[in-house]
Amino acid sequence: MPQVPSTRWCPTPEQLMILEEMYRSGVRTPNAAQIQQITAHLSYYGKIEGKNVFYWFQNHKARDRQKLRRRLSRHQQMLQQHQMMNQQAPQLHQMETFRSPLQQHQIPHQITPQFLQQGRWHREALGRMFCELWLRVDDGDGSEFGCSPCCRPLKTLELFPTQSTGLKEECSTSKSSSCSTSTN
Amino acid sequence: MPQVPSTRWCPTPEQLMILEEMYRSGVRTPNAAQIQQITAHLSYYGKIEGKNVFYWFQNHKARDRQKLRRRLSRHQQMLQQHQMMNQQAPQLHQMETFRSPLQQHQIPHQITPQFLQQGRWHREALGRMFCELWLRVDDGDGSEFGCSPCCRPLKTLELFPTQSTGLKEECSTSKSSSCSTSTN
DNA sequence: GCAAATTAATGATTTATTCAAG
DNA sequence: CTTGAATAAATCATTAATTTGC
Repeated sequence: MPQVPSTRWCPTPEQLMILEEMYRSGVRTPNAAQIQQITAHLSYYGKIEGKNVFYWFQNHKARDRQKLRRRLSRHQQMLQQHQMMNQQAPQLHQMETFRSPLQQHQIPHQITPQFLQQGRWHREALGRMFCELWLRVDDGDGSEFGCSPCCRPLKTLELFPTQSTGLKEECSTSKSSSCSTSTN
Repeated sequence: MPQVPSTRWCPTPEQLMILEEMYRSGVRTPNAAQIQQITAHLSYYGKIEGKNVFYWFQNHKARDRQKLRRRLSRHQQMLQQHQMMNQQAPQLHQMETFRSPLQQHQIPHQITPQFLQQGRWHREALGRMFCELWLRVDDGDGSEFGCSPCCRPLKTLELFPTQSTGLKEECSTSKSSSCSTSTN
């Protein structure tokens, strides 16, 4: 067989263009019926089947995110560097010599930004650790009643006037806590 | 105005990650002392004050609930859609004689490769059109809707009862498709 | 110019994670 | 707590671009 019939789908320019336009129009994860529609229409331009469309959107979306993440992390690194230069006061963070029953795996004596980027296990272990070390979650320090009045912005706070601009963000449109990546 | 000193807190990636881990570890409404602790530790990574932490947990908790609610309702919608979908038989290529309110400009009854090569306007209009005509995208937030498991070439996966007129080896695991010729 | 060699893109698979239902 | 469905992440594998030496 001299004809090695190309083991994988190769989109024609028209198919590609249409797929990209659909993507740019917001299509991300078409469902079964939608994939069938797309496939049917695109088959006018060349051989294609549903799984190709499915994979195409999967891959395109993933690689889009990937690109975005890379761009973001570069940006954040830059910010970080900038920030480290401006402030060098590692006073707090006496994680240094801490030992706890949690320490089944290596826990860094100093939590560096790099460390935080590592694996999921690290993150989760750290999450629990933060709670235990910083908050002493299980043994209360006596002053806990589930409320934290003294950390609210003290200035304009009355008991009920409610919604001093800052509190209103509950259901509004602003994305307060996100200057960085969204956690999927 | 070169220096708008950013009137509101912008969490660094590390701060965000730690907060999220604490949240995932169960912290929801830290009390005053706990907020102080968190704030002190997080200040290593950048400017932050107690109220930021307070607000962050407030907002995060609220938005979490919100997200969950939305997902639930979406899921219910999906179930309905799913049922409806099993009743319709997909019609292939009804673009030929299609008429829609979109047809304000000349839209070819058959989309030829030549047409796709035209201008940017055409392409973008077509992108939107593809979505509306082919998929009936109502697209609220541009995020994903639905799912498309049956287009995956999964091993034992069977299509659900749609006896689709146009697709034959749709879900087979066959290696497929040679590159069909395109008009280059 | 032209292929062999190398690299970048991208289609296709596999593995992990998430989330809600039972 | 377990499990099924969906999907995201990671990876494999092949094709296209491109570089390179002649």
